[in-house]
Amino acid sequence: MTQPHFKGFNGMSRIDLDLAKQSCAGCPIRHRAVCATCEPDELDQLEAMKSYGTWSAGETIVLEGEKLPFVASVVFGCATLTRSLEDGRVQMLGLLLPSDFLGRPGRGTAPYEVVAATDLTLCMFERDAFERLIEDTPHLALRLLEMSLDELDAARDWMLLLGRKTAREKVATFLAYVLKRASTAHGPLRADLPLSRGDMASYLGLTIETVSRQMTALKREGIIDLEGKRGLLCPDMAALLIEAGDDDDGAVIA
Amino acid sequence: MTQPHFKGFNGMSRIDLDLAKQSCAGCPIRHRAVCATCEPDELDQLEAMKSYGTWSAGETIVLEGEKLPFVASVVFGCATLTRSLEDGRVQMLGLLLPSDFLGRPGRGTAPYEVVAATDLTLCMFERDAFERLIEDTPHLALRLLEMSLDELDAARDWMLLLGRKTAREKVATFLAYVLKRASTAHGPLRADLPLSRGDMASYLGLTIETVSRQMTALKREGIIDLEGKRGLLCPDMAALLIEAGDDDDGAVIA
DNA sequence: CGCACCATTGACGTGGTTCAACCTTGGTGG
DNA sequence: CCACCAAGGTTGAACCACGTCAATGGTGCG
Repeated sequence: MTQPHFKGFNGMSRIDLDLAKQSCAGCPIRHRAVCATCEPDELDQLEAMKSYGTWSAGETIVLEGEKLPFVASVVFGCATLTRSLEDGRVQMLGLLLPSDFLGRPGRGTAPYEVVAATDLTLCMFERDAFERLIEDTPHLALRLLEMSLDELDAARDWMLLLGRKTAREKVATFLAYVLKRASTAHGPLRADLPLSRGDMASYLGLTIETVSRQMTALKREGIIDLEGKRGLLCPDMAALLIEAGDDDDGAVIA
Repeated sequence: MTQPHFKGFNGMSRIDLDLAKQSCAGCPIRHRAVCATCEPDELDQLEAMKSYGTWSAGETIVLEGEKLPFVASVVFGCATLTRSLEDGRVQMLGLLLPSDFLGRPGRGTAPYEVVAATDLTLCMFERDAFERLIEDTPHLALRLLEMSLDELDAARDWMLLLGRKTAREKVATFLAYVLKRASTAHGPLRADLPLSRGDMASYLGLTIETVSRQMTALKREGIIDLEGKRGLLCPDMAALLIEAGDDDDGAVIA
């Protein structure tokens, strides 16, 4: 995977990143990440602690059970969280997209593997320092609580999908989610898939073959259209949402 | 269900409850619940706010999408969190056992249905007051964060089960979990199942019939033994854990 | 060109669901 | 005291959605 770089989830290019490195003020995730509700003085403290790290698509950030000496916000790109059974079966547990938070205060090791799905930039904080900071910064602790609870809701939505949805519904749900996160206002409903077929299968609790077949079926029926391997078009979002099987509007998910 | 009352997860009887009503000091979940890390003065504030509520097995506490005007800790009993698709398919998202927390600050409506699986006692706090309290009580906010992150880990473990485990592994994993939560030190590995077959099926993403068949198979093979419908014995925990398919010791789950 | 990688497609097998009958248990009322 | 009933649980037989295995088709890169 050589730089599809998945711009679908945010409009920023690599060039803007250099700005972000200078100051939190210009950071693209300033108002959505863990720091969103920080006061200026609190932000100064975070700014003094932060450092940036980049990974290429496919690189592993931490292995399951390994030490993770930092916590971080995703600035650009997409990372996957996965957990495995001994015999090699793999389940993706979550996607980290820009503004999402990686790591948990109070625990030094990762309970899942974290891999960069696309080229990735993290805004990192050394764990111990961060833990000390949240003890004195109610804003930060409450923001982190809020984000954790959102993630919990997302994980639970995903449990419904994994436990009860059919293959077709699973694939449609994922595609609807991607389109939703990618669309700015009322664009033409186009997105780049952030994940390979294999990663999608891992996310949805399916095999690659089943994902591929369902994609083909949805395309054949005119519910979606595909441009190459990663391009996704949807002429009729309502139809896709019906296939996804949700009563609500697909808000669901991560 | 007329009072099996499921004592498996804690040794307390209904009589002790009256003690708990008097003072937090004698509360059976004092050191595990959201209040675990509170200082005496903080505890006083909580104590002034709290009230107890009880539900009988099978009663609904909130419907999906309805207002939940309080947050609460489970004192006795067991509640289930479920979410449904329009056509009636149901997935359980979590179990609430004594010391677990119900509700989230910052949101008035429940994203899932909450039902008392057994007779249930909650220690409740009016939502608005509780939200105000956590803003001023770092201990409480951090404890809630810690508990939320634990729940998130549990939800993610469950995703692995739902997405990748076989029916036999799912059932074995659940039984191992129940035995683990029930056992005090190194008892004879006996427990009462907190859930009916139907609830187990809902939890595991299976049908009642499949759960029943797997239980019968595990019993036939001597891995477990059953006393009536709810009694569970395990002569060889190691064997059960092998069937559960985890590499680790089954720490996993809620 | 040719290899490597990912995706697609087909043929086939199977684990789990579905549908239906039956059993067990506890409660109720004659 | 027992007949009856309702609810939960078990068991069996048939089906099918999805997994498995294997071959084929792009696409980009050395």
